[in-house]
Amino acid sequence: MTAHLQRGLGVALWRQVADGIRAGIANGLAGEAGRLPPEAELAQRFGVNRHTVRAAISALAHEGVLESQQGRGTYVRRRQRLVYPIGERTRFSAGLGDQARDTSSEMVGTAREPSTLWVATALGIETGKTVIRVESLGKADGVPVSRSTSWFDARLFDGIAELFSSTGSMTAALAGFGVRDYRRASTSIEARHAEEADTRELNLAPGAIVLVTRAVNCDLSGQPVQCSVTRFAADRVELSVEAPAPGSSG
Amino acid sequence: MTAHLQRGLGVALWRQVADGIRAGIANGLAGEAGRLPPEAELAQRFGVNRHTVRAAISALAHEGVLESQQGRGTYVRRRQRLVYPIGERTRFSAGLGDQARDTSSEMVGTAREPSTLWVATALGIETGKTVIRVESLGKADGVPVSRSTSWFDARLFDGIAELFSSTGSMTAALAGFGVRDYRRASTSIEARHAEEADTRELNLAPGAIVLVTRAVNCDLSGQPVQCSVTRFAADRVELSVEAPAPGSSG
DNA sequence: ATGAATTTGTCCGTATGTATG
DNA sequence: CCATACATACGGACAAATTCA
Repeated sequence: MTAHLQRGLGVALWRQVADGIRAGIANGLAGEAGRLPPEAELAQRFGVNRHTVRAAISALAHEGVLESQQGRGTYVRRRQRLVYPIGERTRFSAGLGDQARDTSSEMVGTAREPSTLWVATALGIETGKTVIRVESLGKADGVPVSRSTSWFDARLFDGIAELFSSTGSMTAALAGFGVRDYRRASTSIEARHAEEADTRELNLAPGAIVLVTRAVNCDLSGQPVQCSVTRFAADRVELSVEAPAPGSSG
Repeated sequence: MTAHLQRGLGVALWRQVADGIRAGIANGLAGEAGRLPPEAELAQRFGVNRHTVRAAISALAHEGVLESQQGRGTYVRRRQRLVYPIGERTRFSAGLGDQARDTSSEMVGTAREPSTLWVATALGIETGKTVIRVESLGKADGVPVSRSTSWFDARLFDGIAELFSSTGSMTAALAGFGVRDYRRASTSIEARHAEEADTRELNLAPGAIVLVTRAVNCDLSGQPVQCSVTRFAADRVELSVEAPAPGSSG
C-alpha cells in the first residue's frame, strides 16, 4: 500500500503525499474513528520527512478534507469516494442520495447555439441546427463533484433551461416536456489531466485527474432527447456500471 | 485560451504547461499539420520562460505525445485512443478486433491464495477460501493497453490458469470448464495516477493516468464465475458502456 | 549554391521553492 | 529555528539544423 513516490517529475512530494493520503482514506487508512495515523508514522509509511507530511496535511486541511487539532490528532472530514452509478437509469440526486447528506444540481449557464457534429449525430438532427446548451454543477455536501454540459434539440425543448434552473432537476425538466422516463443509451468514459477550466469549476489542483463521460439519453421509444458531456473530479467519485438483470438482450 | 498558471501549488509550472499543451492539442493547437507553435510563442502564450516550455515539451516527448526535431519544429504523434467496450458481454480481442491489427492477451503469472474480503464477496464464497489468481497483459499492435488480475474459485476452476495460458483466451478457458457464456454483472471505474507497478507493467511515464475497473462476471444462471481488477493506460484507451436494447429491466 | 530567417539544442549564471536532518 | 542539497524558473547568449527566398 506504500505508494512509490518520486522526486523530479514536476509534482512536489508533499502534493504526492497529499494525494496518497486522500486515496488512503478511501481504503480505510483513517479507520473507523476517522482518525489519521500520527505524522511520524505517515512519514515512515510514505518514506518522507515529517515536515513533508505536515505540508501535505496542511494542504488537505485547507481543502477541507482533514482537520488537525493540537494534541488530539488529525481527523477526516469527508470519508470516501462517492459511487456514481451510470446505469441506464441514471439520476444525479437519486444515485448519490444515500451517500451524502445534501446533493444539489444547479444550473450555471445556458445558451442557444448551432449543433456541432457530435451533438447533431447524438441527437439525430442535422449539423448546424439550433440546440440548447445547459451547463450545470453537481455538488455533494457542498463540494463540487461533477460539471455537466447538456444539449437538447431547440425545436423540441424550448424553455427547458428555465425549467431546469427553477426545479434543479433534469428529470423534472424533461417531464415538463412530456418525457416521462428516459434511459442512457451509451456512455464513453475517458480520463485526462485537469485543464484550467476544471481546476476552476471543480475546485481541483493542477495535475488532478478528471473523468469525462459522454452520454446519450433516449426516451422510452428510443428517440434521443439529450446528450451530455460530464466531467467528474476523479478523487471524489468512482463510476459504477450497473448491469440489467440477467436474461435481457445482448 | 491562456491558462492562468500558479506557482506554489506543489505542481511545477512546466507540468502545468505540459497539461496545457496536451489539452491544447485536443483543441487544435497543433493545427492540421500536427505541428506545435514555436517554443518562443508558447512561452509567451503561457506567460513563462522558454526553458519552462522546453521542460514541458521534453516531458511530453518522453511520454510519446510529442516529437521535436532541431530546426524543423515539434510535432504531435497522432494516436487516437482505442475504444474498449465494457458492456455485459465484454471480450478483450472481440472488442478491439477492428481497431488494431493485432490484439493479444497473454498470461504473465498465476498463483493460488486465500481470498480477500472483496474477492470472496464477489465470488460468493467464504473469505479465506482458496482462489486462483491469474495475471494477464492485454496488447494491441504490440503496445500494452491493459493489465488484468482475475480470481476464480479454486474448487471449481482448478487448472484454468494453464488453459488460459495455452489458449490466450479467457472465453476459451472458461468454456473448458463448462461455462458456455458469461456476462458482466457490475463494474466500478475509477481513475488515479500511475504507481510504480503501472509505469513498469504498462510502460507508462510517471504522472500518467490509469483507469481501474473492478468487475464481476457471472454465468447465464447468475452464478459468479470470475472477478477482476483491470488497469488501463488512460492515454491509450477510452471505455465505452454499451446499453442493452431498450425495453429490458431496470 | 549562398545567406538570412526560423527553430530547436546547449551552455552559463542566479534566485526561489522544495525536502531532509 | 537552522543549515544543506536538489529541483524549479528565469534571463541571456550562442550553436546546430532546417527552410526558403
